Amino acid sequence: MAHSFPPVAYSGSSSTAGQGMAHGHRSTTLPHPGTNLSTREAYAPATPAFRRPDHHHIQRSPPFSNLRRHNPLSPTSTPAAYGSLKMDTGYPGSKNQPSIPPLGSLTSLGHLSYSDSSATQIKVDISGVIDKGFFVAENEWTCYRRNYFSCVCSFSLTPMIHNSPIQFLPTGSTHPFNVYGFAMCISAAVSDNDNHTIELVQHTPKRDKGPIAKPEKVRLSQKPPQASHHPLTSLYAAPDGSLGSSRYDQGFGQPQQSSAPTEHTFERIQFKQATANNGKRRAAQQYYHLIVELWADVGQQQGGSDPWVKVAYRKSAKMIVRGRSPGHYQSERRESSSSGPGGSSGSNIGSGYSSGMLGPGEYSTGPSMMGGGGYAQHYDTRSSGYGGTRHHHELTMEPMISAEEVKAITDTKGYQYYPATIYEGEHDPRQHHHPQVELFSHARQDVSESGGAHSMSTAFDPTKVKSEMEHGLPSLLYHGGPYYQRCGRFEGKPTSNGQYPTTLIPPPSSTMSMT
DNA sequence: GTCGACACAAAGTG
DNA sequence: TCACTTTGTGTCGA
Repeated sequence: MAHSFPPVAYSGSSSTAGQGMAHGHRSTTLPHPGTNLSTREAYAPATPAFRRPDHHHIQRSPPFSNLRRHNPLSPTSTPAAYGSLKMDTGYPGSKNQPSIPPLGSLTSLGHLSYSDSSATQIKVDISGVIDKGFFVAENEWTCYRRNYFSCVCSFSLTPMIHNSPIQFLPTGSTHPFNVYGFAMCISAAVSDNDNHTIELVQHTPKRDKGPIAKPEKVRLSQKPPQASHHPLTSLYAAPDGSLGSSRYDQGFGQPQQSSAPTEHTFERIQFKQATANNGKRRAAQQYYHLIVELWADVGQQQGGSDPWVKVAYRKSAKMIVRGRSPGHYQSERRESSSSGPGGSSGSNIGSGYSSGMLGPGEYSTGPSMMGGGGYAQHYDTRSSGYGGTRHHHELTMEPMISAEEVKAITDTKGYQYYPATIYEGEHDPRQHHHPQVELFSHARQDVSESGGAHSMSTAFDPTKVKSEMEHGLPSLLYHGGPYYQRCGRFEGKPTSNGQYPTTLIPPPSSTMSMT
């Protein structure tokens, strides 16, 4: 995974790395607000009925591109994002839809504190945005095993005191560890059975022809709580002058460039396995949780070779991972109106959550849930995904959607895709240009000169990686200004409710951070 | 029913 | 306009 692609390969500027070069930008960019949808797009239906307008071939859903591909079949293409955006932004009356599976509350595995004389306790907050790939089908968060999704991770410590040593005291232990750094990683587990982990795999743009890795821990620096980022400023914020690669937040005027990036995006992630019993109504549907983990580097204090200790994590809402092609589900899709499987819309869905997670229809208002969660997202990572889209920053801790909205969502037949990214923590819109060009997102960090964030993995052969990269990896770029990103999401919604391309979100700068 | 592999098609970029 | 790239997804065989 991440490791697979050693930083080395990307050294230099993260921005350009990888294929990005050659074609790098291409998709990433977002459609401009004014973008025109192709005819097809224009009609691309969010609803099944409209799918496949004309082609013999099914259109695929483009998860990423906002405008471009829609996929009739797959939800991915549908853009519902705007709605959510509005929500977040307080758009009234909108039927906002959550674009992405929210994360549940944070589970701490110990206590962090500054080891100075004050011994100040530290509050940890993990932000995770599951970007693209997911949609709500029958009131359940769903994705296809074969489709990519990405997860933008960051964390913050409150209070944030620079240059002050930190200690971590694991729950149940009396022996605190000195913390030399932090890293984040994502994993997956079966709902209701944390011990049953599900392997995640990360691809390069070359997909089967390139190396496949597992997402690994990526060193990150804390993100300044409540830092306000102006979208535009981000353009100039990149430490390396590359307009954005991994994002380095300069909180409180303290540059962190020298250290690890403050955010990392795990891209092109897929579940290795699909959930069991998909589509069988009578059988017990299995669910997975995506887990965003924060790890502390305690050196050799544990005695072993592994310097990492898990500090905290957040689990996503439970989700279904379909193992077959969209067409298969399309045909068998049932109408799940307001209530999902088993009338899930309410309790059922959420039932699986161990940590208070809610299903698509259930959204908690707690701060930890989605911090910015409902953004307007685009689904397109590339295009909007990254940077652009995430305006979530500092959005709010408000519930992503109201019951009404949920209902609107669930009533839709078939699935709807919420391409937009959900932001969970605060993200800086500024970064629209993330130069991420790594094969695996991890690479980004590596790129940073700071050397701060390096992925720890070592599995892949760097040389291979490099070659792969040279072909371009594009991906995550924050493109275009955040503002535009919102355009384009027409797809996906069953109706136009509240989803208009036009809206631009106000600069996040004024918003608050979730942490 | 699930998964891996192969292949095709769509859409963006240069 | 074309070649290339990336990604969704249909299909087949195990």
